[in-house]
Amino acid sequence: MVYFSTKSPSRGGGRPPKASAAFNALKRDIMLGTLPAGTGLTELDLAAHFQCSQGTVREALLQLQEEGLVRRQGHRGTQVSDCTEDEAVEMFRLRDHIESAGLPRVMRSPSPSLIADLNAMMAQMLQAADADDELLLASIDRDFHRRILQDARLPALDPILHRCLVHNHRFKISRSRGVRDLQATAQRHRSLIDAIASGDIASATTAMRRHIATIVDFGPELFPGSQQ
Amino acid sequence: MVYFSTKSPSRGGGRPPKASAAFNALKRDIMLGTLPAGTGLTELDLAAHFQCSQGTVREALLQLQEEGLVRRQGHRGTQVSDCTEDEAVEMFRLRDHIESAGLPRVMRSPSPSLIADLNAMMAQMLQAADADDELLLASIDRDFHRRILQDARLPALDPILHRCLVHNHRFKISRSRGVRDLQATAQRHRSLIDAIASGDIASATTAMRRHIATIVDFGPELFPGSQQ
DNA sequence: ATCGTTATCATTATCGATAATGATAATATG
DNA sequence: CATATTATCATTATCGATAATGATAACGAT
Repeated sequence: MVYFSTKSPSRGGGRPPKASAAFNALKRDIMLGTLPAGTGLTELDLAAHFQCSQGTVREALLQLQEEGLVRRQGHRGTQVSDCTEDEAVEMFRLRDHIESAGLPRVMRSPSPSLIADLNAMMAQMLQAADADDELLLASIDRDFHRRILQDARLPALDPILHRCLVHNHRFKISRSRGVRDLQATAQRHRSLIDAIASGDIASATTAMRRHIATIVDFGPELFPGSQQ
Repeated sequence: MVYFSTKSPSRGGGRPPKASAAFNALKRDIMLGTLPAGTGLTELDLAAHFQCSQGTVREALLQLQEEGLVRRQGHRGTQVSDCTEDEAVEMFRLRDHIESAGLPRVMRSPSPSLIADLNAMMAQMLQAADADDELLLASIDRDFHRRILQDARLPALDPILHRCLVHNHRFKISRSRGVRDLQATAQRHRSLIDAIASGDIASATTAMRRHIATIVDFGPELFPGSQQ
């Protein structure tokens, strides 16, 4: 019988995953811009700050590097990575490329729980929007898109998509402080789910592209090769 | 199996970087197919194999994960990742996308040493081909393409390109045992360098796309959106 | 016999201490 | 005064030991 689930978010048990704690805190500060690009992060300082050992900090930094949020160079320390507009444009194009490639495969053989899973995530997104938690909303949004790609059975692309999504979100947040409509962001997934549920590949692809193109306004030149 | 990949890390010195040694040996065995997809890798066993500690092994495994060669899932161990043809096709397209996007930027403001650097790497590739070292050749090839992208000033794309290149090479090696012409592979970079040196964006882009499309024969449908 | 509980095993995560490294400042030498 | 050498500092890399976790097998109760 379960009495309380006080601490742990999803998994049972009660151990404190300090590496994840440090990872999440750093990720948050980088995504929010509290830690500006170029900031130096030294492992021992972070270990002291987070009350954990150096190896644990390195684990977190390695993971941050894998998400593209920091860059680690040999013995010269770790710095918060840049997030330029030129790179953001390419990251959006790359992400569009991956999702556009995967979607037809998903439509061909979607898993039975796909639509239900997506609806559940959308509900969570609405909750996050209500709570005004932009970071949580973005996190669920990433899970949402990765869940779709999962049914494409191209697991090698997942880490790349994840990386692009993190960069997308970081850029969007960095350029939209104050003018954010979280509720609308969550709602924009409705038509995408509907298009996927319809079973029509063409309309799903169109919906996906529109979904991506309307995240940040880069002007009409974001997808020059678009055939729509 | 015997692991002896006691390679120096290219930096001078006299200390043995065991993490790199383990990383290189594992990478080699995965790329060559000696360790088939799905093989389980346990940290403690590897530590015994390589005469190093568990943390060092984890460092190597984390790096392998970042290159997409293994997948690590929570407390359920580490396995050698798959390398299917469908994924390979997408990886080639992704790589084409990145390099095609970067090349115009490179041509606009190439660093003074670009052509010289590329020529030097091509010389190394010829050497590797002479020595019949397909893995070394592939490694230099990756450096070659990353060096080009470096001048595009889009550092966030570099890790993604690297990951694609590793996957490309792994797939190529897995499907070409016995029928490999290393000398020709190295030589195919000549026209690419020449096109870049010419300063003409269009011909450079064309050369790059041709270069990529001829690595592995996927048939005419690799780049359906090609305008050449 | 079936189901739920507990014990065991394999594996990963964490820690603090120590060694190695690169960069920089200080010093000696011509 | 300029230059080469050495000492110092900040930082990352490595290690072995120990704790925590998830999966599985053995066990007992109904």
